[in-house]
Amino acid sequence: MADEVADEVQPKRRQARGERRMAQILDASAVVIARTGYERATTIAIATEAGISPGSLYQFFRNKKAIAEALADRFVTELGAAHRSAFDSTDFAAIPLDEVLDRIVDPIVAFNIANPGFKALFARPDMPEGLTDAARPIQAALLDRIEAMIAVRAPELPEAERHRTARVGINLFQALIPLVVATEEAERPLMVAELKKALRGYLGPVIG
Amino acid sequence: MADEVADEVQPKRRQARGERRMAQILDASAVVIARTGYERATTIAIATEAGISPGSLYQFFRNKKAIAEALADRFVTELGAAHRSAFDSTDFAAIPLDEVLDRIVDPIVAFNIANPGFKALFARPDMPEGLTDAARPIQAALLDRIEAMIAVRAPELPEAERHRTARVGINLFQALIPLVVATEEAERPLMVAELKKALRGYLGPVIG
DNA sequence: GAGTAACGCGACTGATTATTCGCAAACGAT
DNA sequence: ATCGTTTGCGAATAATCAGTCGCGTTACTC
Repeated sequence: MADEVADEVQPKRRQARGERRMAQILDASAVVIARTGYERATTIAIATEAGISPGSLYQFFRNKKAIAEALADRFVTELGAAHRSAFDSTDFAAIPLDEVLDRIVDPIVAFNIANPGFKALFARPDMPEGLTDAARPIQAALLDRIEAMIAVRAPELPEAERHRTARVGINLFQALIPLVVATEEAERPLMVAELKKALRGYLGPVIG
Repeated sequence: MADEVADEVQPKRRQARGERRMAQILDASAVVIARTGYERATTIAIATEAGISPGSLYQFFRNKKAIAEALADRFVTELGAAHRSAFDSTDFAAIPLDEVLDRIVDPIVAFNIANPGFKALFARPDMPEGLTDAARPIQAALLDRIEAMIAVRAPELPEAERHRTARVGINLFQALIPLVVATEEAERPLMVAELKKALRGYLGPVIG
């Protein structure tokens, strides 16, 4: 149970081939982790999926946890971009609620559909200590953005209530995402519509 | 990956002492699984928590998976009771929506608070094949009950839409449950209120 | 084109953990 | 009290899997 401290550092010189291998390994681990979860994702399965030998994994990553962390970093970066595209350069005071929801929901739904490994990595509890931490900053940032959006549209709402509303709203959103992703493509727009209905129903009385 | 078929049967004669031990073991496994998840719940940890030796576990359960299955059965039984107490002997056509929500939400929330191991067992992906299956019948039953409730209050709603509304409503509920459970006791009523707000917001336009 | 470092392999090692085994103690019926 | 069964133990066993090692290959650098 005793966890090591100070694991980072040591950039190490790489060839272009190596960079490609690392990306390949991350792709493979996303697939395997999405399929089985972290605990059951064996290093051999990841290596096989990547088409390399198990020993080669350790040429690029210190251990299994480091692979998951690198994958998490990659997701966090991409999700951050999705968030920015959802929130930046939008004046949330000036548009109707339905459009607010469209602007926020659509890009994040798109991200989740495009990255099925994402949920597996962050939403599942069978991971090494500190891996969920990687997602914390971006979750916090999302919470801040939602709170700011609420504050703009309902300035008189007490802070505690605003905070709680944002938290519940995010949870609600995250809860329905799996349902949307699991729905076959043809039905998906209907599910997205339901998701927005749920958000509108909850947020409408406050920031409608 | 090859799974055994036909595992059940073989009731075996037991002393009263043995029955008590089995209950003890299930209690212990609920605690350990709630704490660590199924994969990380070692048989030694379960035995220690139960105050017995690892060998003794196998006097009562064929293997680790059988323990989880027995625990799942127990939860399913208790949850079924919670559902019945929520749905039976209530005329959903005759009462306002807020009361409908109270009647349904409160007992299920209470069950989840009283059984922290429940979520760990069913919501986590690190479980033996077929364990999630144990929960399927009861989920299906819940879906039916919710659909019936909606049908009573909104008879003109097309079936497909009724079905989708029920599914989304259940997901929404299940999503916010962890938030309620994780909230410290003093704040909990506020979170339950938020949960009901979310449900009212989503269901209100349909069955309000 | 020689030297050096990165890359690649797959068998091996060490630790962990589910399960078994042999034996002893406690029960329950007669 | 006595016999057969259930219960109880904890050391031994066997499987799995993360991570290592030694050695060969490939790619840059000069």
